[in-house]
Amino acid sequence: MPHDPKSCLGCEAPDLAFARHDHGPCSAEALARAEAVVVARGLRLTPVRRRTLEILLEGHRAMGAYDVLERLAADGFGNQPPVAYRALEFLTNQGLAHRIQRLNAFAACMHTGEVHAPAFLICRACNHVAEAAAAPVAAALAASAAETGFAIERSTIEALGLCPACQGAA
Amino acid sequence: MPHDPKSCLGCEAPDLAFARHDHGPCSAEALARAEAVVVARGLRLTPVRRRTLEILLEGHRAMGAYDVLERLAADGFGNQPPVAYRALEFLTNQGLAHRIQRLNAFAACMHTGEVHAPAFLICRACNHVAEAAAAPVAAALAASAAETGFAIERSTIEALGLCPACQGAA
DNA sequence: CTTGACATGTTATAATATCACGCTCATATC
DNA sequence: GATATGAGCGTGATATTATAACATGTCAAG
Repeated sequence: MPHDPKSCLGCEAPDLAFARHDHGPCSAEALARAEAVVVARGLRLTPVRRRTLEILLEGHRAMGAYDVLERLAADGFGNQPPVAYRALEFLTNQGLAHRIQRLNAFAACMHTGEVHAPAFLICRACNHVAEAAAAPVAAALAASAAETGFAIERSTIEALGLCPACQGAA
Repeated sequence: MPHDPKSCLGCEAPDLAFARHDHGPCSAEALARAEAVVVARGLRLTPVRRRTLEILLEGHRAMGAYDVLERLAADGFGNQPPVAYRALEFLTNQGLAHRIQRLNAFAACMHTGEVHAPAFLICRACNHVAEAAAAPVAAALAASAAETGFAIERSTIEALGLCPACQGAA
């Protein structure tokens, strides 16, 4: 697929998050890692699951379940919602994709294999999403929770604002 | 209304977040503050809006829009979704209530008037929600975002885990 | 070659959210 | 007082997101 720099999740480096770059390698690497991770866990990256991940990687942005479903259906897979939701659930459970609550959407994980607490930066102007490093954020949250005796298992950290490009435009 | 300690959002002090306490005063104060805030902005806390806030305060927990709607309808207000959604949107815009993305639900704000970046601690066992102080968390997030040049306007910080009571039960 | 576990497909429906229109009522203006 | 104005509300219709329930297919272990 053609690379749309505006829709790029920011493959690895934080400073590339919203910057123009060639993200072809990101997709290829992510797929290879996904395969490895899944197999290592004794699970299967079936055709639907693999294709779903590819679709998320190609778009390189957050996609709704029904958008994914449309693509899957076009590729000859089932065209009913559970097909997409099941594949997406599998991927998110395995940490190969993330759910963006604010958008009711899903995005391929750009740091598969590494332990990470993802934080998402969502541009309200161009609607694109970057996955930022959030270890310090998660730590601060854990500390805050500890004051109440609350034990965190998973955290959702999402920010809405303007990406560099859209700040310039405004 | 009777005070259900298990469903308490934790009115003010962090250490009361999941602890048994009398939250009657919380509701009364929150309503009074809401009135003041809204009037100060030249806006109106109309009957539906006021009642919506009361409902959120009474439940003292996250409620779905349709739960709120049911209550409103029972009180003689309209019984179509926009009635609830509009009131909830107003309240969230004014910072009088928050939306919990993970639950597709709404909760009255416990810190009306104070500037605050809310973080929500959601117990996956008893489903109750506490609003924790998140200033350090928001700061860490802002720092992380700054690396990419992203300008944060609003952030969503939510954690799923076990509250103290449910940790004991398990 | 049968069993059992998992994955997929399909039908149906639930849950959440928004659009569009018209009415009312308070206020501002003449 | 008459009348324009606009915010707020009620309603019907519909869009969007998500899950339940069950049938069918696949494949490896025994």
